[in-house]
Amino acid sequence: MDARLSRMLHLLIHMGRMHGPLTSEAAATMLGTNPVVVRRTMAGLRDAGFVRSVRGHGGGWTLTCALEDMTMLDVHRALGENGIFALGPADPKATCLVEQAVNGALETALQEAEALLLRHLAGVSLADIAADFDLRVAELSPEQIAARSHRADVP
Amino acid sequence: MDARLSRMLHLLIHMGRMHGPLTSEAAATMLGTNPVVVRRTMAGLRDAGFVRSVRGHGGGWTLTCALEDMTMLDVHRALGENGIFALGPADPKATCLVEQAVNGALETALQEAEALLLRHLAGVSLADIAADFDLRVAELSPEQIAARSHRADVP
DNA sequence: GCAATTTGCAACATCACGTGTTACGTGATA
DNA sequence: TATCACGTAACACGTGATGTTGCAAATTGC
Repeated sequence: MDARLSRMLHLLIHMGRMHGPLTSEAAATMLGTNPVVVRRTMAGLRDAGFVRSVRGHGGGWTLTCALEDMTMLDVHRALGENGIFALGPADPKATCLVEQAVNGALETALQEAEALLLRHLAGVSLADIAADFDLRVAELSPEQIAARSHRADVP
Repeated sequence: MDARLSRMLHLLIHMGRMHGPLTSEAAATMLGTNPVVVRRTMAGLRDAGFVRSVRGHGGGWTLTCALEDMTMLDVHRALGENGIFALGPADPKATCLVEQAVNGALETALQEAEALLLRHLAGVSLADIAADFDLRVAELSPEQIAARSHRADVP
């Protein structure tokens, strides 16, 4: 299961709430993964212009635009043309007419679902998700806040 | 890429046009795969009651219902509870509230798309696909028919 | 009864892909 | 100059679909 979109969303929203650059090391700790994986995945976002990377002392990753100006679709696209489905035709170039008919039916269904998904992703900005985060924080009871205060893996 | 749904649809429609049982060997030749793979995949359809298997001389696989009475969704379900997406949350049980918000946004989008896809699959019977196959045959020119007549991989 | 055919199934190999890890190079700062 | 931090290549690992071999069990034809 490809978790890159999920991870990058997670990271970008944290970055939107931070001051100063975030190192790959710190990001990897947040995500429970490896700095190299962070760099590898963030590379797409950098090439797409959503983040900037600075090397050397005091370097790291910084957002180059506001969370309002980034949609889930933007992030998905920046990660490369990855297939969305775990499902697909056995042979997209089939010569058997039965198989062609099957491919047609399957591809129609998948394209319809993909279009809906992408449309949905385009309608949700990272600021929307951040706002949902704020809601979740506001709903915490004082006990829950106290229980979280001594832990490093939560903001 | 999971091609099981595609393959089984292909096979079932061929079976709907045949008389007598189809051996795993012949099916594997049609699909360009292995008899064991055919048995493995058909097992789900057998357990779901859509096909029957008979061992020994003259045995093989037979449909137990008409193509009209089988939808793409039926076949998908019979193949087991396979995930549809290549995408997903990094940690469905996240404790980080940011990640929870991300998971919420992502899962909403995926569930919506999945629901649409399943609804679509439920609306297409194998007979519908077979009818599309008939259309494709009708559209063949005499030259194309002649070119196909000496090949084994097409009906 | 015996041989041939065909499914059932276990066990293992292979392939693709996301992920984890190590190593080394390059640029920036103190 | 030493240290920090990204960039990238190279390789290992885990997982899931697929490919392959081998053998048991059931059924048919002789």
